[in-house]
Amino acid sequence: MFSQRAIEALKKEGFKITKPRKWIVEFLENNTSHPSAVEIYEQLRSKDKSFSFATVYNTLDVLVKSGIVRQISTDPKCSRFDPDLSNHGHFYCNKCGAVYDIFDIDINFNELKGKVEEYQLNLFGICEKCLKGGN
Amino acid sequence: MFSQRAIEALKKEGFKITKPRKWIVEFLENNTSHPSAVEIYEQLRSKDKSFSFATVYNTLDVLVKSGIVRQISTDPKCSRFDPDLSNHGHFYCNKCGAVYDIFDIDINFNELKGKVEEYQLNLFGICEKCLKGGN
DNA sequence: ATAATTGCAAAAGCTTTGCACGGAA
DNA sequence: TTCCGTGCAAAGCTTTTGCAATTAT
Repeated sequence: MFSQRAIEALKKEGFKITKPRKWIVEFLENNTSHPSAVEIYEQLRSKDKSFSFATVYNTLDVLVKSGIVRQISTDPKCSRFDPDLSNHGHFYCNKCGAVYDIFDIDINFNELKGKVEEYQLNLFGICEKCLKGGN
Repeated sequence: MFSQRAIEALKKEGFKITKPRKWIVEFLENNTSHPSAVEIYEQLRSKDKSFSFATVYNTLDVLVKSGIVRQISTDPKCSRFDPDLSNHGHFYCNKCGAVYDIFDIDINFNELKGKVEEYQLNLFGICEKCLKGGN
């Protein structure tokens, strides 16, 4: 479902509540695989053929600006999106390309130039599933 | 100059010592701005017009495989490359797009799924220069 | 009503690929 | 000499843009 948090965040920024915005938030909030724009596009296309890439990117931009989802730069091939705003990192599997959440992280950076608005921790390696020959 | 470390790393992997490899290593080792493929291409083009993008990307791939440079995913627009393999993070300025090194970082992650080969810490915000109205 | 948002198509930017020529070992 | 690497051009992907039609408020 479309969370109350998202509705209020959109309204607070003066954005309208539209079908693409509802659908994309809903899809992301029910998904822990950090979908890319292409994956979001394909999923929504399967529900409504009149869905465009421009809308996906416009919508994601609005959702990021509203603080509803976060854009992560873990995948070297494309941007991915995460509705979990809590302090956590991401593990990218160099073999299968999956992105996993990593909690229990503790970071201290002392040398601070400029104003930090956000930080991301990306781990790269081979995931459990691939190590076991699953993929 | 072309460091001894780089020559030995290339030879160890069975790669040949060629002009593009020398030039790109030299450029990166004398540069702390984390150049992108395009910036590397432009710099080398100014020395030799018969330089191609394919060579830049092939070369960077070889250099990463040889452990001479590191590919970083800090810039949302493109990959950047860093000859400093030490444990440090990067700050991306959302206004001017510059990438700065951040040392003195302390990271502890407890929950480890899979085999971690590398990690990257990316900070996003507004850099000192932009805060002061420099850019 | 009216201003924001969508959908389409085209384009822009980064990166990869295939293949003939040239150069390092 | 032999094979790896380069250079070129073309193509592939992700993402952006311009504009007319549509929709939320």
